[in-house]
Formats: sequence, structure tokens, C-alpha cells
Amino acid sequence: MDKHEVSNILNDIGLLLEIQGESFFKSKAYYDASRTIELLDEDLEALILNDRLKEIKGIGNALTQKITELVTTGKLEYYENLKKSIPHGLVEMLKIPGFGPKKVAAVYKQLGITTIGELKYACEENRLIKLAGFGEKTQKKILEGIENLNKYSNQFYYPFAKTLADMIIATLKESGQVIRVCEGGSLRRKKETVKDIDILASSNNAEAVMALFTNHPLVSSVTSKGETKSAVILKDGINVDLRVVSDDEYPYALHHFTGSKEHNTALRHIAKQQGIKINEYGLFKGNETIKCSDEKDIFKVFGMDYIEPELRENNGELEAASNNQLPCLVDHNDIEGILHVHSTYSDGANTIEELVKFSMNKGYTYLGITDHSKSAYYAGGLVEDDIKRQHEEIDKLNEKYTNFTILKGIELDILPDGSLDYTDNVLSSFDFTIASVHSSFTLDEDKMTERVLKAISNKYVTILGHPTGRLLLSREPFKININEVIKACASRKVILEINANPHRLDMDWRLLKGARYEGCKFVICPDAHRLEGIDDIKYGVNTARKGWLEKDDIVNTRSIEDFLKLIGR
DNA sequence: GCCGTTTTCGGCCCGACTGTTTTCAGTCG
Repeated sequence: MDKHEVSNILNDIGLLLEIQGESFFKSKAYYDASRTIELLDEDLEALILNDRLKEIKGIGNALTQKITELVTTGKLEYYENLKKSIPHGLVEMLKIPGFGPKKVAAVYKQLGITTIGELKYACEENRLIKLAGFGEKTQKKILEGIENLNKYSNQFYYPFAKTLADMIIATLKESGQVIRVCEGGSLRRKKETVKDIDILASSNNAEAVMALFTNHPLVSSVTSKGETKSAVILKDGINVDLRVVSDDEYPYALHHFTGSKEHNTALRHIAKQQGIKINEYGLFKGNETIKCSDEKDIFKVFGMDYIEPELRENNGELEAASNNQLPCLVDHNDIEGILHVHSTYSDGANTIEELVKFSMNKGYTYLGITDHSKSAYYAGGLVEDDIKRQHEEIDKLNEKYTNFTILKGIELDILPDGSLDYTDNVLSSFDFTIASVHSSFTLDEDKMTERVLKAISNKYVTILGHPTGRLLLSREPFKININEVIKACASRKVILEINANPHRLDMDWRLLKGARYEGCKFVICPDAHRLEGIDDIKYGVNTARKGWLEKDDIVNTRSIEDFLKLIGR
């Protein structure tokens, strides 16, 4: 069982225990462990084998035993029993806004409700208001919550949320009523998907700002409205929270509402050790307030370097900030060349020349065309004659555009047995290649791992494309021993792709820090199928930053000469 | 369930808002 599954089960146990009425802190221990395992750099199996699991902070005797059982046997008796005693529908119910473990337990114990369907029926029959602590409004809110749950999944792609947030922020700025304003939460931390939008503003007239916000044309309904906090649902189905504070409080509030919760908790812990209290209103030593004019000042108080929002996941950033060991994160401006772009030769919408002109205008200095290989019938993969034609066209364009370089690439399908679909002779005609899995996603882990390892052992493979095959919010990554693949890429000098398509963002940022430690290099690719797709590269940069990567880790930050030298051309 | 330079028990971050109450529990971030 891989760590992703272990992490999910630990989180599930936390939820089940809460519904069961156990101490919240017991659940918290499981939630914390779930995150720790998810963000683990090291190989989980190896840790267990070497009996080192217990050394990890937050994992004691009980969790060591349970995680070991999970990983070695693929099952956990404790979890199975817990699931038997608590219907899984109850965990689903926690997704309903305003409906937490206590209320879920109440409808279960007092009305015998075990599924969202039954809950909806009970609301419609007016049976919830009879319970202690429930009333008319609660019942109505639950009913609305169920309808929203069905209507929209409760996660949204980053660009979708970012666009809406920018529109609201623009309105607030234009009003002249806010002094400072910024998105917070997972959106500011640039998570690949977000549950809602958090916005923070400072103002001398909170009431006016709240009115602007709740009356915004994008708003469909107002969930709550107060002096410092309001919440709305947009017509697009996403929740937005706005907090308004005084400008003095803004830096503390910005840090607080950027999170993550885990980062904040860890920083509070450090603060407490230094005799400092930290909350959204300030830093306090006894009765004295420690003045900070921006977030940088806050970290300075604790003797830390400034931590970029992307890194605030309690994944070692606080320790690194204390020791001057934070990475100098790669920036969008560092990107020199664009690789992984499809043209009209296969399933792209634009000609090579259109793609070249677009890229030049954006300030890039080289472009690697990578149409699909011949096995990708569905995408019009290139047969040998097409390749010849395409290479002749690229040669001509390279003569025409002297300050720009077009590279001859290909996105090779990795066949189910790990072989590639051209002869070595054809493969040697490309400047570089990307090998990707596009079919047979359901192979078991061993076969999939073997398949990919075989493909990247081919000396003509430069880059491993979207290494886990995930599609955010729709397809789970395929089963593969990614640690073995990472190690193989490091030793064979195969570059790992960070696919920047906002529906992929593959590899996952959680894997990057560890892969870098193993010695891997990365390339941020838009996987563009039309001109505007090239702009997706910024989402890949976000992912790289969340994964602690620096400019030097990313090969397409290099000049064309250095890039070609690096890949041995 | 975890943890410990106040250490093997008693904490574990903390405040706003809502809806139900008539002083507070539950939820959320």
C-alpha cells in the first residue's frame, strides 16, 4: 500500500473517531499523521523496514503499529472494525457546510440516518427540527448544502478560483475603500485545487467594504455577514470568505488567513516557546504588542527568513527559515524556453509558425515541438513520413527566425510493455523526446513500474512526461512505484516533467522536494494544444515553487546552448 | 493518540459567526 492510500485511511479514521464522539485531540493525532505521511520525503516501506517510523514526530507507538500493519498487509483491522461500526455515509455528510461531527452523530443516533439521501428525505419531512440543538434554519441550511453538494464538486481548479478572486479584489481596489487587499488561504499558497476563496482587506470602513462584497454582481447568495467576516456563494458555485481588519492588523491577519492551518499551528508552537502569543490581530509579549508592518517583519521576530506563501505547508519551511536554508524559488521570468507543444501535425490547433511567433512575442528564446507518436491514433500521431516533412519545415523556420530556435521533439507513447513506437534510427533524428503513458492506465503497480522503467532506459528518452498520469478532480494517478522511477531518472539523467496543464500539474508538488534530493532535474512544460495553452506554464511554475525548486533545478531556465549541452546534444 | 529542559499526566491554537439558546455549543478556518 502506498503512502497516499495510507494517508487517506488515517484521515478517514480521524473523521470516524470524531463522529464516534472521541476526543478531538485523538482525531487530530490521526489528521496530523495523515499529513505527515502524505508529505514524507522518504520511502515509507524503507522506514518501516529499518524500524524508523517511530522517530517521526507525531507518530508514536499506536500509529507505528497501525501504519506498519497497513503497509505490510494492505489492511488494518482497527480501521475495518471502525468502518463496520460507523456507516461511511456519515463521513460523506461532513462535506455539507455547517454540518460537523456532532450534528452528524446526532442525526445518526437519534434518527438512524446513515446516508445523505436519507438525510435529505428527513429534512423534507421536517424531522430534523425536533432534535436538540437543531432548528428551522439548520434544517434549511442542510437541505441547501445537499443540493449544492450534488450540483458542484466541492473542489475547484486553481485558475478558475484565481480568476474570480482577481475580479472581486479588483472591485474592492477600485472602490477606494480598502487600504490593502490580497487573496489568502490555499489560493495564495497556490494549491492545485481549492475548496473556496479567501480574501483579506484592510480598511477604515469595514461596513462599506462588506456591503460592496455582499452586493458584488458575481454573488448568488450571502451565507453570513458580520463586521469582520462575511461569506458568500458565487453564481459559479464557489464559496468566498472576506475578512476586513484595520491596516495595523493586516500583516498578522494576512499571515493567519494564508495558513496553512498546519503551518500556523507549528509557528504558534514556536512562538509559545519564545513567550510570544500570535493570533490574527498581532504578536504579543505579555501586555506589549510587537509591531510588524508586513509579513517579513513577523518572520523576523522569530529569527526567520521570509517564507513564501507557497511553502507554508509545515513541510520543513519553519526550520529552514530559521537556518537560512530556504530555497531561492524559481520564478516565471526565469523560464527561457518552451518544450512540449502540439502542432497541427497531430492534435494541436495551431501551425508551428504560429506557435513560434506566439512564443517569441512572450519573450521565450526556444520552442520544442512535440507532436504525438504514431501509436497515438486518437491524436493523429506522426508516421515516419510526417516526421520527415515536419523536420524539413522546422529547418526552414530556423533559417527564417535567426534569433529563435525551434527544436525537433516528439511525445512518445510508452507502449504497455514499456517499448517505444519508433526505431532507434528514427528516434535519433530528434533533438529531444518526451516519453509518456497515454494508455493502459490500469496495469498493477509492478507492471506499470516495470513499463516506465523500461521506457526511460532507452537512451533516446530525454524527459518523462506527466509521470503519474493524474487528472485533477477526475482521474487518480496510476499505480506506480514513483520512488523507484525517481531514482532511475536521477541515475539515468532523465528529466522529470512538471506538466503545467492546470488539470494535470503532474508531478505533484509533494513529490518534488524528495526527487530533487535524489538528484533529479525537472522541466516545466505547458503541454499546449493551442496558443493560449503556452501561458499555462505559470501554473507549472507554481507547482515547482511549492516543491521547493530553484532556477537551477529547472532545465528550461537555461539558454538554448546550455540546454542542448545538458541533454547531450 | 502524542508529547515532555514546567516530563508519564494533562495539555493539545484560538477567535468569529450562527443558530439555538437565554449563556453557549457547534462549526469553520
